[in-house]
Amino acid sequence: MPETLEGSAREALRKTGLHYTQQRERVWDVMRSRMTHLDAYDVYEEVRRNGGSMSLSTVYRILQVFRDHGLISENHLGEDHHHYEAVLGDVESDHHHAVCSNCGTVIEFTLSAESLLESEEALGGFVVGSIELSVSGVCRECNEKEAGGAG
Amino acid sequence: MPETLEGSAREALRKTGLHYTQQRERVWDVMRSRMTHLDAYDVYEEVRRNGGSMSLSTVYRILQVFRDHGLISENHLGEDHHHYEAVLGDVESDHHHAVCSNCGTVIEFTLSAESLLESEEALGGFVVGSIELSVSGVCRECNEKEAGGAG
DNA sequence: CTAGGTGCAAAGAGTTTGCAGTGGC
DNA sequence: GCCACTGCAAACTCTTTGCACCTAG
Repeated sequence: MPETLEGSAREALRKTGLHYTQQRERVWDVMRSRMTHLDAYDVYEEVRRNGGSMSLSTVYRILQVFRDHGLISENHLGEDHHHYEAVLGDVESDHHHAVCSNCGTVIEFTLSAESLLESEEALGGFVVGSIELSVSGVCRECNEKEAGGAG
Repeated sequence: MPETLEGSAREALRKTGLHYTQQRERVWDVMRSRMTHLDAYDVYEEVRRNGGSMSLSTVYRILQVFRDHGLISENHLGEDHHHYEAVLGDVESDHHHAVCSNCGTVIEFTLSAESLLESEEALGGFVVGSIELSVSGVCRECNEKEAGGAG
């Protein structure tokens, strides 16, 4: 089991060799409590909402550091800016996203890496590090609305 | 067969209801002749290299219009800015990318949508429009360099 | 005490927009 | 002739950076 999850921000930061600071703990807490895709500004607002004060540039710096140390992952869910989410363990490659082109909802789903890795043959010697399968389409709710109130 | 490909820019634009202009033809030609991921600036440079004069903002506008009309597709290959590529037909969902985290090379590969579409079960009613499988890792050349000249 | 971390504001990259002139249809 | 399109430059958004001060270890 990933004890990183059980430990506090202090421990997680220690393991990465980073200093523990209030700001980093706050960002850590937000990422871990929300467990969804957040952009830098989301984190910034949430931290301040929780009573912490902190500059946006610090959020960016912390997000970068966390990403570089594998504490969070960065993705570009069809948006023009970066999104981040907490990394749970090493199950990353099984975790993908489907974005509804109508309402923007992001659905997370898992798909065994095995079926995806068949593709390695086609990649001609490419050593796969991580895989992200991005699906866009229309979510069930939007489909039902369309079907019901056509117009 | 997709006659769109055989037809000139004039025809393609006509079909979309857009005016035919020299600038649009030039962008169209660049996208069709390069057939790779280009960002707005790449297109801008290429158009000018070909003797055409054209402003960057026009490139952006044309790229948007083309995308909205399905003539090109937009993707975010791990970069911070947009990339575009010509859309050939409706085989889009079989076309994916692997980006080398070392040298940045983008390898294109095809993978039957069928194996990917197994995931639909996991998506709970989500109707899949398009799929993009983004793989990051290390390409063969970089691997060979690593193996050969270790250091 | 030392080195890393933070805040502020300005810079930077990529992209969009307002307005007046041009040109396709 | 009308309206879409274009060019230019300024505006905008997201992100990074320089510098002085603060703080964890």
